[in-house]
Amino acid sequence: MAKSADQHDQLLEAQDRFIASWGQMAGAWGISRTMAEAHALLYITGHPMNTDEIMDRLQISRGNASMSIRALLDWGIISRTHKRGDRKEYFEADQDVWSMFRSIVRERIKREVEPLLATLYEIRDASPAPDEATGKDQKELLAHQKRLEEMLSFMKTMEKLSQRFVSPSGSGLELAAKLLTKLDK
Amino acid sequence: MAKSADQHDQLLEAQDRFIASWGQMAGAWGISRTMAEAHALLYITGHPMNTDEIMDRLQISRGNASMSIRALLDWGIISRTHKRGDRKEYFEADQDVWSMFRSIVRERIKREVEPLLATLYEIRDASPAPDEATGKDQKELLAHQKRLEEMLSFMKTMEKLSQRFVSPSGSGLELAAKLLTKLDK
DNA sequence: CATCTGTTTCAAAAATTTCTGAAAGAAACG
DNA sequence: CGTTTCTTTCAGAAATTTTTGAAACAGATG
Repeated sequence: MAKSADQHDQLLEAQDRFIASWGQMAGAWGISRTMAEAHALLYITGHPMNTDEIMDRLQISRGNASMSIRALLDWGIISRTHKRGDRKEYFEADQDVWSMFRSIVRERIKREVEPLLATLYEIRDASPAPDEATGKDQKELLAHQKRLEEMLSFMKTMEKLSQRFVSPSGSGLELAAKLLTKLDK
Repeated sequence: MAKSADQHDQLLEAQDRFIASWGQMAGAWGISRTMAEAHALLYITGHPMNTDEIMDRLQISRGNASMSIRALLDWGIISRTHKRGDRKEYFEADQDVWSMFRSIVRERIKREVEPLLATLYEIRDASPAPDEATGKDQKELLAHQKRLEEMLSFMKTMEKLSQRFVSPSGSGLELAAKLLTKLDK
């Protein structure tokens, strides 16, 4: 049985390493390290876990676990489950990496691109009109307007792109990605 | 002249608002607010500025300005210029939003995806071999391996995609994006 | 080479984010 | 209902990130 124990330890260690490196990516997604670690844990074990199990494995407080789980639910990358005869809530991660990625991008677009877009429209409308100025001033104002328009157009394109490819239904992105990388060879 | 002053104030205010909202996006790019603001300032004014001008306009310390500027240079989204007869260094932002975006994505792939990829390979190689186990254990280990492989394959695809589209030369992304959004209509 | 101008560095301070733990809240059970 | 089990909340603590400002550095200038 020694061999089997070794293997089990190896598995746990591999999981821990996965969790740690996933945690380091947290910054990249705009979430806290614990949130990323909780997600990594659920993803890599593949089993539904309850709050206590997550707390114990990640060595975090109940409050932190509760808030991290709730946030992951909000992001739509983990879901609730239940076990018969057990009143605890269990959580499991989306096992499809691409669908997970789509959820993350969708959420970030919603939280970051959309508000920025709204503000950019406001700023454009509040910017001085170039046709009421002359000479150098007018040139300056035109340039300002152009820069705003370019930024707006960029953000709109990004938003559209995401709606096209990152919608919950569409797995277009994965296919496109696979195709495109094959083209290179 | 009152009218002209009004316009100028309006312009400054529009710029400030742009800077502030850009600053809020800082988290999304994984940089500090000041860094984002300095970049926004250079982008929206369109003029090269020196450290003192940036300090004054953003109300930040010399040290902060120096470090933020250096970081933006490292990211490759602003560049140095000089003015004849002036020993100060001037900085200007890349005025092409798409090329700016490419720089950011390229840098983030380098900083985040590549190290993660390296770690994932290590973890895979250090994970227990399924063929040395039996029954339930084996099934578990196979599933673990599969999850790692899927994550690896996803990350590799992302890396390839970025190399294909986000290379300094290729403006493929912009064209593709424009085309794809048009298809929807 | 002494001085003046401009830039970088970095330890300490400030601001911000994240985490904890105890208390309150909900929901199922008997 | 009263009790038990599980979940959420949130004020304060801890950790982390960002900023400051003064000193060191670099390199022109006369």
